[in-house]
Amino acid sequence: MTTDRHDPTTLRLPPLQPDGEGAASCSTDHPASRVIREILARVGDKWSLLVIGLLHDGPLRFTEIQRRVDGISHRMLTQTLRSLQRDGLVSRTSYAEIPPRVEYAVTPLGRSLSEPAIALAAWAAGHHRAILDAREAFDSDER
Amino acid sequence: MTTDRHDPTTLRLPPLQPDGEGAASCSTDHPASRVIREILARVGDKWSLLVIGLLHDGPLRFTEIQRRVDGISHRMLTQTLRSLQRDGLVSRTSYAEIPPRVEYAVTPLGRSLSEPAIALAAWAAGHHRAILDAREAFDSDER
DNA sequence: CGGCATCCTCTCAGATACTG
DNA sequence: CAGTATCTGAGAGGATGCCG
Repeated sequence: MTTDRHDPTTLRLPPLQPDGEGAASCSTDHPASRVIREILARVGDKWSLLVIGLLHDGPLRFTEIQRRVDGISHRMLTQTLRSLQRDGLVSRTSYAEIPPRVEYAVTPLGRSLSEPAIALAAWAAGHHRAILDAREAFDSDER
Repeated sequence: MTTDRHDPTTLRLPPLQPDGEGAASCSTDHPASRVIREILARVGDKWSLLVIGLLHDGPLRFTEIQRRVDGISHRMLTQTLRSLQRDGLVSRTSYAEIPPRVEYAVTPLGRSLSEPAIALAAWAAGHHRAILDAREAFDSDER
């Protein structure tokens, strides 16, 4: 059963299409679209920004992050940290002690991401009410 | 099997948890986290920002949007436009002609979203290379 | 032309258990 | 304590067809 799939369950860091693909065939109007999509796919997932925001105050250990984010599963935190590390947004430092200790911290690159992210968060905070209102209006209008 | 599902296929505009739920049970450290998550869930999907960016230049018809975004399915465009309209980010105007014509445009609210979105896109464009490099280094380091 | 419904597939993400 | 692997259900999203 499902014998021919390669291995969909392994920690899978998606390839994120190489760069110079068939730019002639598809793509929206401007190439910026693709970059937006890429960054959104990286950062717009459920936890990445939260973890980065959390680490903004200083390095934390794995379990500490898990406790603070509360709601994130062990598995998802592992994946999130891995992909963040891979993209150079956080750094990982493991100490060969017993018990083992691993600390995560934001890199300068990750810190630079905080700024536009915070801008977006600010927009969210500022217009959250407006969105809820619009939604309410829309719903009562449709029914 | 799969006989008792209620109706997962219908156009589904997810409820987006009401507001004041059990804030005591879950939530990360600061409440800002929830708002970030919410806005990311709205805007961080595959197409919303692209559509908004596209409409930034002026109103467009349904089919025209579909042609420009190229890659989006009929179904997804319908859903995306609907939820954007619901959140007050785009407006919909239908003309009772034959054949029917429907135009979509960004609202002021939607336009205000463009700014932080563009900031994020700028970050993406500026650090895209750094991310790719970090990723490459990570991958060759791991193997 | 534009919107809605159905089917189907593939990915995401939680629970769980095992290893170092 | 940190990380990996497996199973599983839920959901996103594409293809298609019908209706206004």
